[in-house]
Amino acid sequence: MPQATIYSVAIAAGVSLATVSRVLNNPEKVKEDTRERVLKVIKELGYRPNVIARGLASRKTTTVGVVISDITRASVSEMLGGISDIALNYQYSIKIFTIHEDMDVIDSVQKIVSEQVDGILYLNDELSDKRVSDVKRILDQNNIPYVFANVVTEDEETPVVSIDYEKAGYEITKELIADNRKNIYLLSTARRYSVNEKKEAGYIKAMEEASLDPKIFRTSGDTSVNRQHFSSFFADKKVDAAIGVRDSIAVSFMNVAVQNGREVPKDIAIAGFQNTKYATLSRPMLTSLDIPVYDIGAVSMRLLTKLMNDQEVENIRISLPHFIVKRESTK
Amino acid sequence: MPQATIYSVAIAAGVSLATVSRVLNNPEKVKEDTRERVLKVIKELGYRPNVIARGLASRKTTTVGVVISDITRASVSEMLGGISDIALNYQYSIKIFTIHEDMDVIDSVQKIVSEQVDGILYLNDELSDKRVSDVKRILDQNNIPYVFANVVTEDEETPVVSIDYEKAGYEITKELIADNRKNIYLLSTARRYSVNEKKEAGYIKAMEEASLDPKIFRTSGDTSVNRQHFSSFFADKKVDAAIGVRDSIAVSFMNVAVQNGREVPKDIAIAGFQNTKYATLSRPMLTSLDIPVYDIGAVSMRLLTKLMNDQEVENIRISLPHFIVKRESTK
DNA sequence: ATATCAATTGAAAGCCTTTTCACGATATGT
DNA sequence: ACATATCGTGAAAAGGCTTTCAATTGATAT
Repeated sequence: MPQATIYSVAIAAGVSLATVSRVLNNPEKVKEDTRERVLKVIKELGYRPNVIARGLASRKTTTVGVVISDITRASVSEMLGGISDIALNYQYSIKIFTIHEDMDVIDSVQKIVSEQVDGILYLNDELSDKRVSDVKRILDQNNIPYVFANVVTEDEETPVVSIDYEKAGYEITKELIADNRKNIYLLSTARRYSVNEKKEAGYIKAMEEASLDPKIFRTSGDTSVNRQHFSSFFADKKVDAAIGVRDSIAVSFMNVAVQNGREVPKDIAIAGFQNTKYATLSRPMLTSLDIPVYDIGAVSMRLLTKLMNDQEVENIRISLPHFIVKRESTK
Repeated sequence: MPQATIYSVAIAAGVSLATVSRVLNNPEKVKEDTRERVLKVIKELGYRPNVIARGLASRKTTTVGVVISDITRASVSEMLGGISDIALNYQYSIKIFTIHEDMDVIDSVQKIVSEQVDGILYLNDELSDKRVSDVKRILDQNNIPYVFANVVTEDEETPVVSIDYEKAGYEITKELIADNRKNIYLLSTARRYSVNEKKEAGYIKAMEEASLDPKIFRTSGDTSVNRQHFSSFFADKKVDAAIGVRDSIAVSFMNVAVQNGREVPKDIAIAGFQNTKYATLSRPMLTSLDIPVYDIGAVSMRLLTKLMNDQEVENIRISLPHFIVKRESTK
């Protein structure tokens, strides 16, 4: 049998299809006994409104588009977890759009617009301000609400949920300085991510305040390449502490350090960012700056629902709290 | 200005909207010069067909639903990466549906059906045969193509892409037996996942063939709990090798072993499953059975596109190859 | 020149809802 | 009892596209 439509329900219940629609969308507008009769038929026929037809008629799809660059990154999928849970609460569906680096952003975003999503969540920590404003412009033109999640941008008009990465970088560096470390390296990425640049700024600030020399070492994200790079440290660099902009970088560095006869944390203190599972699976376990990635996802989704429903929003730029989780890799 | 519609294009180009539609969907059916004229107008107006309206009219949404239980699991997001890349190729959009354990599967799947997706990808390694057949029944009733990815099921009629987990368990165990290990433990999960049960079966088979005593130790997925559990090993259990059903379990075990004065791999050989990043970030690096998770996603998406387009499919049950990556944690 | 056929186009129906508008019925106030 | 407001309901339009069917055009064959 074909799927029941609103017609078949209307006929079976002896009412017009307008009434069936009202039972579903504005139940208070229909008399109680008709409502119950209709609901009974709906249940019997197993009727479920066709969301596509509903979307066309109401110009609302109760679907949000989530734009990502690489879903396999732990932080991205964690954020998606938060988004997905909140979306479930608010009855929104989620459509995933992957925009790879080599793709034209404007074209991609326009494609997403044509998919008629009610709102867009843009997750990305490697977005230049130019790209942000391109995306912003297109979405504003099409009058589609959006929130950037885990993005660094100065623009006061852009709804964004993130943490204060500069402060985070500052604090974790201070932590090592307080432990009387002098040669503290920041292990960052070769590719410039806006969030990492903030971490670097915070690191530099803390170092300069302590009259120490900031030293940023750039490496790739790839573990095996890291190992190569890091080996050079123990031949010719003085180092008594290191901060990885990601946990994986910190752990990778830790392994090379130990294999070069250094003791952690006695000879070298090591800290990471994100407080992922890597931090608890290292030996010794890694001190890490906890970034509430799940919450960033959840909060940005919640903010987006407000924007989509034209609710009053007190603050479109939300900064979530972070904190340092101390473990054995620092004393 | 409002979004251009097919009407505005038709008027501006001086043709009927049927022709505009044909230019987009059956370009060979319209004369070359009209086609070019229409295309020019489309570009000028920045027209993009409204996919919702198209979906309603054609009863095709070019959207697939991907059902998952927990997106934050590394294997799930990796699979999604493969799915997403192939979907991009074939111009399909992806809608994510999270079904938590406590949710009613039948109801959830029916909800997905009402979203009018063209096909469904069900990712799950913890699906009982009963659940699989429930899902199957509903989707068959609604005539929606589907593929199960990374699911263990005997049913010959179910399209499924996975690897031979039993063989995998068998092979990695043989590897340790060949290294003359005698007290080989399998570290599995307390909760019964169908894929883990297969690994266990393979492990038991290999052990019994070698006249060794199979010993399965069940622990939770949680790292800190693991550590507690594992400590008991080094007090009262003889053990010279261990296989974790996940890399994270294996690494966690390795850390406890080393902290209890054991040397890896001399005293204890350790191997994992999945060959995740955990395997290369451990010290020593972990031998692991590589499961091509990305490929499972990609292949199942490709299979699904064939099913959605009624193409001939030679084999609806695909088993992908796996292999062992030997590293320093085993000799 | 006429019949036949293929190529190209347009008119209109249909996809399944929501939503506006109007109508009759019922309730409220005087 | 009468005017007025409220409630409940149905008819019909609208949303933007695809697709069928028929009409027109031009070309080919006789």
